[in-house]
Amino acid sequence: MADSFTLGTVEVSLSPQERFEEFLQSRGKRITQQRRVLVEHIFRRHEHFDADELTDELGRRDISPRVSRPTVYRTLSELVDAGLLRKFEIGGRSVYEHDYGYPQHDHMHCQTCNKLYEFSNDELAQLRDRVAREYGFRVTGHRFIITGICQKCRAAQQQRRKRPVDLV
Amino acid sequence: MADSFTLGTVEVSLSPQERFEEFLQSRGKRITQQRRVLVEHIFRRHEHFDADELTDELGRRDISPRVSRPTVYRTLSELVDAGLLRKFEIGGRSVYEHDYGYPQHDHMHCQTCNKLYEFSNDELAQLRDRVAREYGFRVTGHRFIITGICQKCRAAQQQRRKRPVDLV
DNA sequence: ATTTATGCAAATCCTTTGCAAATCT
DNA sequence: AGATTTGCAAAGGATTTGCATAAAT
Repeated sequence: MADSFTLGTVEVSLSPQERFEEFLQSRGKRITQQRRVLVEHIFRRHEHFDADELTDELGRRDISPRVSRPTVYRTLSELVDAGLLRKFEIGGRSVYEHDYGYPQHDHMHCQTCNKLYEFSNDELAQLRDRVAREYGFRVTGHRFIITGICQKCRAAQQQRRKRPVDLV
Repeated sequence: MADSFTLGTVEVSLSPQERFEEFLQSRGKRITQQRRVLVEHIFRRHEHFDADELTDELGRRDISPRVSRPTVYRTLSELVDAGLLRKFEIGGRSVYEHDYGYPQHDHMHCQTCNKLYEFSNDELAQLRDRVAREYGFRVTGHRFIITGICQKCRAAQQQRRKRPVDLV
């Protein structure tokens, strides 16, 4: 995330793949087929996802290497450590999103369709730091999720309300 | 305690116990010994807790009635529905706190000692509503958790850093 | 040649559920 | 009496772990 704000450093020019390899080497860990495939797959598109989706997509396919569930979990955890992914819990399960090279943002969670929407607001971090300072708390991050019903679902509810009978 | 924030309504005069009984009756549910014990126990002190703690404290004691784990879970869920408790997930497990008659607030989570600290800030809700309006999102609530290291743990770290050798 | 990583199966942890017995109204 | 609740044991779902084999340095 912050790398896009620290222009001029080495990090900004590295792809997620390269950044992860750097991280692995710095820890004496190995660059394996499955770690490569996972990073490639995860950073192919910017979306929220969970361990189960990855296992479905990479765990039972013809192309090798296949990636097993334990490896998915182990690698996700490394990617979080490496600062490439951010993890958070929604409804008892872990959801991940890109962190590396992606600007700071927060979320709105629609309790009807279960979608996560992103937004960013500069004031929030300021407010956060102000509060923390007041308590002598050293901030490493925050999680702000607005829960409610998104525009789309609200519109759908309106529709339903207007009809005399629900035909479904 | 916090009842003083909704002056003038009927609710303010009801204790959590009474409020829960009202809720149960409105749904044709029964006022049982274990539900009574749970509410009494939970609202005895204002703290964060989880299902496991309750089971430990009420599940294996001499005083009857004892409360089983399933009943703890079932009742917690009713208390959330009744608006007496608020539930949220931290580190994969559900944590509960008083909601009824307690003023809106947010949290700081210390990743060292794992404690939750409360704070409240008026600007936050305003910021939230402003953002939501912008997206046509209907707000039902939010979750704001600042993560980091609390003053106490920071002090402890300082101590350790100063010593020539860690004797533990 | 070593050492780390993987995949399998099984274990864990938290939470939920089916069902007979106990408890409310 | 009649319906809801309870507790038990067992099931569930997500995540983690032990260990033998495979892969990377």
